[in-house]
Amino acid sequence: MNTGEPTLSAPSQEPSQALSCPQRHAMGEDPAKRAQILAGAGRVISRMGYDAASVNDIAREAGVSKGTIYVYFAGKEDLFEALMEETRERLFLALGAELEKPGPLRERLFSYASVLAQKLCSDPVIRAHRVMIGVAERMPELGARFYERGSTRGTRFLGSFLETHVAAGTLIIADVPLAASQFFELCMAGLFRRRLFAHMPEPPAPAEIDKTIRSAIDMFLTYYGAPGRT
Amino acid sequence: MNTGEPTLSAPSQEPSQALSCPQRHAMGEDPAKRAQILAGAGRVISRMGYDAASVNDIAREAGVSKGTIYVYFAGKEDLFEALMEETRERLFLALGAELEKPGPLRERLFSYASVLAQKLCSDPVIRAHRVMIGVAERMPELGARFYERGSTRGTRFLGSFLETHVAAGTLIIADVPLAASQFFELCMAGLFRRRLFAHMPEPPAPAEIDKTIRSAIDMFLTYYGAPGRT
Amino acid sequence: MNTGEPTLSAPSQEPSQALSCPQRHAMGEDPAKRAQILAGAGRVISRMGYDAASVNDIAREAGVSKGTIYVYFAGKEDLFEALMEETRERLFLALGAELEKPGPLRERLFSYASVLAQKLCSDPVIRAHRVMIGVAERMPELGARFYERGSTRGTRFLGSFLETHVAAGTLIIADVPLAASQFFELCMAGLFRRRLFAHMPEPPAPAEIDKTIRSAIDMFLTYYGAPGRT
Amino acid sequence: MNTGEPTLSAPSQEPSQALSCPQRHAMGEDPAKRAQILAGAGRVISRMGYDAASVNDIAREAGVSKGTIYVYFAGKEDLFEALMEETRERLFLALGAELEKPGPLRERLFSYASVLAQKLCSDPVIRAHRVMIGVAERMPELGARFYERGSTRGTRFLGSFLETHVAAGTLIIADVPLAASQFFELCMAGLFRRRLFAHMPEPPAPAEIDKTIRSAIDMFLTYYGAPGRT
DNA sequence: CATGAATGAGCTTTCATTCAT
DNA sequence: CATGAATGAAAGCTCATTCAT
Repeated sequence: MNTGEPTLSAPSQEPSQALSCPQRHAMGEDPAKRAQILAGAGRVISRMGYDAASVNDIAREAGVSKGTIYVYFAGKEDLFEALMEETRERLFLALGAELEKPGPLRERLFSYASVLAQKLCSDPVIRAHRVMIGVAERMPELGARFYERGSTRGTRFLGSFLETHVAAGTLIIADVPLAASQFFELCMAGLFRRRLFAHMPEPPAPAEIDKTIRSAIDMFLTYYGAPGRT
Repeated sequence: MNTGEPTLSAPSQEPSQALSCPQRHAMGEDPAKRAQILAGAGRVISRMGYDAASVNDIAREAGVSKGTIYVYFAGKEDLFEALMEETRERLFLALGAELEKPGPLRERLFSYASVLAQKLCSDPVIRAHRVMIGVAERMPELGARFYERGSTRGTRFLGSFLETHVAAGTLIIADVPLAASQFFELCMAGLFRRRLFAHMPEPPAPAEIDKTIRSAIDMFLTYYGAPGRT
Repeated sequence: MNTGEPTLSAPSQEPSQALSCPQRHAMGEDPAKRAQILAGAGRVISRMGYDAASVNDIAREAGVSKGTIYVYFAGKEDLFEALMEETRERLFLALGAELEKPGPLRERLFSYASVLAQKLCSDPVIRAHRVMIGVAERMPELGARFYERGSTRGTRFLGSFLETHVAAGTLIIADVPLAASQFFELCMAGLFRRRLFAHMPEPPAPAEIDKTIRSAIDMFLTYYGAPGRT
Repeated sequence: MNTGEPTLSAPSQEPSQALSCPQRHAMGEDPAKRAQILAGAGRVISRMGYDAASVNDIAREAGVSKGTIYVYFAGKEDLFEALMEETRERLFLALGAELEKPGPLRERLFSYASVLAQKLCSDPVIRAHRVMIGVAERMPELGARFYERGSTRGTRFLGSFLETHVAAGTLIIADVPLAASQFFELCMAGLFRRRLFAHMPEPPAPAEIDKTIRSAIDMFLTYYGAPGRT
């Protein structure tokens, strides 16, 4: 069932945490089974989209019965919301870690941009974005939260980082959130939107990412860098 | 039926050009009815997405019978493809017109960026993008063509414009397509993706667009402008 | 459109009889077009059956518009009835001709049986039977008339022939209609029903027909022949 | 729902065998419900034919929901195939039993022919034949199997029986399969085909069957009987 | 708790028929 | 008279959801 491809969701944790919840039998809701359902739903939904993925498909892919799904989730939409929350948390985890390491400004930005571009152009992230954007009209709160807590995560870390350097005098930025957005978009220029539309069928080669983010950092530091400090 | 909202598709041409086509009889498939169907489909699909919009809904909204739809289109997917083609052509029409007017470089970029940002952040365009991105996984060719002939249109005009200025010595750009993408993304920084995810429910205020594109143009010209020429 | 296969109906007469009906324009119903429709209907219906053949299919195959069919026929069922009448008359035409030629009894029966078996096991006749039998439950009068005027035709000629020989003393038959049926069935033994069920996909080879009807005639004359007269 | 008429399919077993299957739970697809669906399908299809019988009609007649039908069968055609298999097995069951009883040749043939003619001219068998023949053009394999395993069943038993008598010297037959077919057709002469076409609306009266099979047996034994042994 | 058979509303599509041209 | 666009009903089939086991 699992084709091994990267998917929206793949926790696939074993039902092993029995110890952390000794009285399992009497109180229902095995978290491992919940994760199993989410994993199956993630694979199916990332492949077919929310509407085209039937609960039947999800049950089959997850290896549970249809009824079980309704034990863990109130309905298809509820399952979907949970999936999107889980996916967002997992995919965008630790995106700012590179910024916390020591090192000169340009190197830090480069490390961060590398991880960012590589991650955001990956198949699982692109698929999650497609699914989320595809239903954003009907589920605007879900979409907003996805952006707020997901996409923003990257730029928020970056924002703090930039603030620090502004305070240190190495960067001169009037509108830090705008600058963070600009850095982010520059790093994705010609990559992310093409990926979303399937105009670029495969993730970009490292060389292409490298070229793009070097130019982005150059432009960014040229504009925001304090003269003689970078 | 027509709710008056901006939609994916709104040809809404009256069936009035009887004069321009005197031999109406025996000529098959009335193009006005085709447009009427596409308009209805555009409204419904932009509201609900491709999968959730039923042919029934579309027929009701378009004011035709379900059967009629199958006279004009081979099926739901065929109708959808025609809708996306039509929508793309209509929405992205004449996006580069501002660049062809005379005037200094910075003013031309500003005019262009204004139209671009205002248009791309408008509800109809955002909805069309959501729909298209939402099905890009299953219909990658359609998605790629949408990007190729739609999104690219803006940057292609911009590319030619930049080339001209490179030739004239007013800009120094090694990789013009990359620069075009960068300009495009900078103009949308903090706007377009937020709109897609419904994190920004309404189109941005003119002031916000203004602030964003001014910063974008500044950064762009600072980096690519020939010293002493801008 | 016409695949050249043998079909239920293939009059395919040219619209040439204009002379026999000089005032065509004012009184409607061109018999050639009627035949054209029946021919198309015959091809389609013999291939797909009455229910599965759509009026659309028939119109396309006949090369006329759907509306035209309703000028010549009151509806699909009326068209079907006309088709069955026409088909029956055409397919079973001149089935008794062999019996009217001169010659000894056994030779006449052999000639007759040859034509009968070859004709009744042919694709067009088998297909017409399948179609007719398939709807006999819902249209019993049509089925009865088909049998009465079609299948009976063969045995009626045979009946007269047998009567003659009974009168002449060459045959001794108490129940002539029964004897005619018996002769008929003996000639088809192991052939006709297998053909109907598609257990015998192709018409039987001449040798198989020959073997079958020789045995049939032998048995028939052994039983009904006047001793010393055959 | 069940009109009480004889039909294609009438298993009508009550869901009462709970005892014979104690572990009913968790064993999937209830065979009683499957039989119930087949019974309903048999009634509707024998009345209207395969194409004219809608899945809706079948569901209503069977007393199940449309969806349930698709739990037990892959589609309408699959249901139909199962119905034809089941019908064939049931209708033609134990057709040769009469031949296995002891008794003189002529009496055995008479008993067999009686059962055969009465059964084959009955409404359920005629209807099953009409349905099967009606779709034989489109489903030739199904038709061939129906003939192979159904119609043949009668003549195969008869064939063995004849072989025995040939070996015993009571019959002299060169081509036993042909002779079996001949016997079969002679017994149905003037009955079966008329029934198929609805030219004979009701099953033949016993007297008519009696007359027909007596003549058939007479002719058969006159031709194939060993002189002085019958 | 887990199951999957059962449901009926709803899906996309095709139908026989009509009628303005 | 011939056309084929238009129609509403109905086709085969799938859906999300429920519930007895």
